Amino acid sequence: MEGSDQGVGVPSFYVLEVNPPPLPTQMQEVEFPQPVEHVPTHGGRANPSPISGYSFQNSADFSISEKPQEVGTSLEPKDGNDQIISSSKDGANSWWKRSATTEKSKMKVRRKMREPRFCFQTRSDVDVLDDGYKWRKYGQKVVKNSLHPSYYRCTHTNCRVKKRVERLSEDCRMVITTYEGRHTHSPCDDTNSSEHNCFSSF
DNA sequence: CGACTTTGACCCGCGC
DNA sequence: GCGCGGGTCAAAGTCG
Repeated sequence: MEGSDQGVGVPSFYVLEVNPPPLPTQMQEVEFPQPVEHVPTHGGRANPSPISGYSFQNSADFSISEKPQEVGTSLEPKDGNDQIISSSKDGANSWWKRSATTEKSKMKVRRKMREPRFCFQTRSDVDVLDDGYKWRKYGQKVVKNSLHPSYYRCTHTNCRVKKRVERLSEDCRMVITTYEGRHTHSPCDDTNSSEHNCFSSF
């Protein structure tokens, strides 16, 4: 059903930044648009926001701009091919399937899988933006460009979407959320059941 | 009791 | 070829 390759027409990289990037005198406290309090756009989403569960009011506070890459730390699609992945002949989801087998050899195929990414730069006090999906944290590490990015993974059974949340060292309120992959379910049924597939997220 | 977070270790890719 | 940095895993601990 939902084109398994829906991400084709979607830029693999977005940068959503608060309106006045350089923050004038009175920095417009653009708190992250609390997503209609959990209510993940039930079927009627006008704005094709990369984050399926979100409905960005309008571009008044946010601006999604397509950028070549580089926003956080190492989001660069090394080879330039960003999409591919899902159609890799063998290790489509290596990093994920790894959990099925504990053999180290399997680890080899872990990386290299690059899925469509969407990066959002927002200003928020909370790290985990409530986008309607349920995330499980699976790692956190101190890196150079950001304080300590957290790595999240969608808890949905067959969903392999990952999310990285990092705060800028210059502005601890600035949060960069990077989504990688496309949800195979709608935010409504993130818990489990997959009856309503309102729309295929990315 | 189950789900989630934390944290250290491990592995891989890339640059030098 | 080596070292560094980044990303992921998995065990242990915590919380609801």
